[in-house]
Amino acid sequence: MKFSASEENYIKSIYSLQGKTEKVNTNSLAGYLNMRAASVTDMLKRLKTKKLLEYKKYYGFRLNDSGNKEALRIIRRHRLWEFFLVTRLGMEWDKVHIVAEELEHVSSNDLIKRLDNFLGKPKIDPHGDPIPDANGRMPVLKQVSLDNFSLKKNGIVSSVKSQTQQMMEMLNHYGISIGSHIKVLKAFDFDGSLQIKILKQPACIISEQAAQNIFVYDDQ
Amino acid sequence: MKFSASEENYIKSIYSLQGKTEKVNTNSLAGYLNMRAASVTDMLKRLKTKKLLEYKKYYGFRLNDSGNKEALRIIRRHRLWEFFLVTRLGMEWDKVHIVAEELEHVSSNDLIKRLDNFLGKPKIDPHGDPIPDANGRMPVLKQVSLDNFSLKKNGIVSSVKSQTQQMMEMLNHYGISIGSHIKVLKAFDFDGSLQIKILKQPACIISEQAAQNIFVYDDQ
DNA sequence: TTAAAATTTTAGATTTGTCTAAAATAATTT
DNA sequence: AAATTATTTTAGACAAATCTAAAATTTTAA
Repeated sequence: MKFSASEENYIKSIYSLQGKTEKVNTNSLAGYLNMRAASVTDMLKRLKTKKLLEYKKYYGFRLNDSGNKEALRIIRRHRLWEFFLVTRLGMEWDKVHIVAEELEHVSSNDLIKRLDNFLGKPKIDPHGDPIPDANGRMPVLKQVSLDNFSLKKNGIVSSVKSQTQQMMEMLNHYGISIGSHIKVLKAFDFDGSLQIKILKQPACIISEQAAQNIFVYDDQ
Repeated sequence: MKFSASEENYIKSIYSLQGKTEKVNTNSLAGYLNMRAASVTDMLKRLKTKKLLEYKKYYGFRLNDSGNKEALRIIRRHRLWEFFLVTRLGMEWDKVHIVAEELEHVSSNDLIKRLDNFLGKPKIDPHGDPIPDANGRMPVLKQVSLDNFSLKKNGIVSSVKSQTQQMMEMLNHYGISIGSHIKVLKAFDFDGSLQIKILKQPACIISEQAAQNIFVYDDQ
């Protein structure tokens, strides 16, 4: 089934407001979406008709199984585009959200499959959030800052916290970027600096401070 | 000024229907867009209000300068996305149009600037059509099939006509793709085969038949 | 436990973008 | 040049997605 951009925004928002068990209420969704409660009620009726929602008047609502599935498809598209915007177009991770909000509504399945492939099937987006796979499963990967990552383990860089010009310059110089295959060869206790190896790059040393800002997860 | 996807589709369609001087008429635009004449008239009024159109009731219409400028911005986005879909995601050139129709309405200027950069500022889209530059100028580049391209000249592959599996397999093998920097080193009169050089690839020989299906333009 | 406050829904309006059917205008034909 | 045909516009309707204001319902508090 196809949904309008507006319907998709509601679905996504309900998904992020509902926890494991709680119901969402009209006002909080209205607040989240910057809309009036009346508009939300209207849309709830539509989503209920489309069988995405459990909704009892006056008592709140939450997505049912197909609603959750649809939400995950949208989130997948959003996060894959964010990954693209940061890693390929060099946008800053705190500025990609608005653009990804538009791109996520482009609905071709083939496009998303190919984009995923092109990006190397990333598991984590540039904010450090997991990217649901094609079946809607959220990968559970624990990310740690590089200074806490085991020696000699193969890791993948998932996100980089500090956005300073200086940090970016250094990462660029060492060829470190989101998605990079990385390994810590040696840790120097004296100053906490690390000798690291990035695939297809010569080994190099980075400071403890830098390492604390680079997040990685296990490759497999 | 920002325009809705619908308005953008009308603008683009008028642009492609209007020649250098002719006026466009309601029915032909309605036919082109698969809509009814009445709907077209409605939109013409809106576009006139927004000062994109010269329009005299019952006597046809055409884009004015700002209308043309806007059309070129939309076409630029469309063609850049087509280039991306073919060269980066490996979609076939005859299948990218529908997806690009959606992507073209994503309106961030920064996005398009970065996409252009990322793609290497391509001048020609995968159908062989020129991509307007950031100022709305259409590059005028004559494209010739490789068998008609001068020896030792630096060229860029703009499009590939035959879409057979076999052709694609061969192009892939030789590392030839849209955007490739190419040079014809030698032409063998005996069978029309060519020795060519692709940047960062060893020289190789391709048949006359292959050369006839590869289109190139001068690199500067 | 009932009155007040908060929340949610309904009713009705608005905008955008489309439609059909009828009216207006232009073009063509006899 | 009048009649017929074709084209275009207008008038009025409809669906989607929003809004405001009022009514309905639930929650809170006196």
